[in-house]
Amino acid sequence: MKGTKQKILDTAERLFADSGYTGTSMRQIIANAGVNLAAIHYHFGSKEELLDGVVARRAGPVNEERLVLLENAVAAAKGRPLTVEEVLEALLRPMVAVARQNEQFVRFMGRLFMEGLMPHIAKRHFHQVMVRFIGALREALPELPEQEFQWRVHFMMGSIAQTMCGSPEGLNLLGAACGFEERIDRLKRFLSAGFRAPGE
Amino acid sequence: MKGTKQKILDTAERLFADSGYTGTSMRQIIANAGVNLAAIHYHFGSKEELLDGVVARRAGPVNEERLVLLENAVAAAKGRPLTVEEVLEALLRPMVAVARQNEQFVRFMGRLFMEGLMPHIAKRHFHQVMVRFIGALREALPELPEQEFQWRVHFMMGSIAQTMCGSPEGLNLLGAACGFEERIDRLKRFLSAGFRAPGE
DNA sequence: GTCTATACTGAGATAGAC
DNA sequence: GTCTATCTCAGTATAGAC
Repeated sequence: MKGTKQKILDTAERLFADSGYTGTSMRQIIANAGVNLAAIHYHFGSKEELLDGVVARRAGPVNEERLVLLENAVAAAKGRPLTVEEVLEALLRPMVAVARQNEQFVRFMGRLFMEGLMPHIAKRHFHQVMVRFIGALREALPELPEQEFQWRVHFMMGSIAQTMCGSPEGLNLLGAACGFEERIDRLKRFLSAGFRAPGE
Repeated sequence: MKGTKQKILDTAERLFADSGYTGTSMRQIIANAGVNLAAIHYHFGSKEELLDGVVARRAGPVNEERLVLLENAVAAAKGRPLTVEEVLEALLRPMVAVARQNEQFVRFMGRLFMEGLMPHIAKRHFHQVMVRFIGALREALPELPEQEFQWRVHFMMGSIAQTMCGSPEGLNLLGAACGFEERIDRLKRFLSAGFRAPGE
């Protein structure tokens, strides 16, 4: 039998994925999990820390996979600098596995970013990995002026979030649904070209 | 003397820009505007419709300017199809004027998108203009497969939102602050190259 | 240590007097 | 048109049972 904490995490993940963070109340979570309201505060402290717990459970494996792929690529390159495509591949591909296992969760992560709660959560769980990948991108683009590079990283973040959100919402008017793997391929082509554009 | 409705709109715009939509309570708004809580519901119906009103007041002029610039570019091209850069210029440049007049508001609009409330609001105020611009982009990229094109529009939306949010939040770790005009130039270079990347 | 019951504060919304 | 009073529901905090 699952413990209370597990039940809360699983239920919260499902409801957050369905209705977003702000769209899910703690009372909904406890009702679906069959636990008491205060149990959330006992185990997590607050709604935001519960979110943090949900993200942490998934972010760990994804980030590990990312770093493994990156190091593999570095090893395979035998001293040659990585290409932008190779770095992006290591960064984006692991999301496919998560999406296959729990597609809703990837959308949820995209939404998190969209809901403006990510700055806080993201720092805790993705900061280190992003520093590593931004460094790798920098090495792949040594000639790009620093400011230009940093803004392109910024642009990339926006595109990634938008891609994760996935289903054609917002201003994507035409409904270009496709599998997550294909989406990543498209995103890689788009971002690689953007990063390689002539600098200022 | 300003009417109640005006006072509410002005105050809400300022507070939303400072603290975001969810971060601003209606009670804060009425306290700063010096009006009664129920006045908001009388004039607007709900908090979300108040937001809609705030956006509407600014979106109109921006969208008009966008369309003017686009038609000017079409006229100047004398039958030649527009380039991607020309379309993006007409789409993005008008935001500079708004930013100069009220930079906070541009950030606010980016945040709106980020907070996931945009899908609803955006449809009402930007749908028509976006259809026009997506059509123009399509003509500039006739050889791109349709699915690929649609996803690139999607990616573009994410980058634009991220750019508007502006101040280096989220995963932009290094703090690449620069003026809005410069930002637009960088974004144009990035997006143009992304759109022109080889298709699938 | 874990969990339940319950109370507190502040949010958006609404009905009805004026 | 405006304002008071009130409603429901949110997240949070705490006291105490087991």
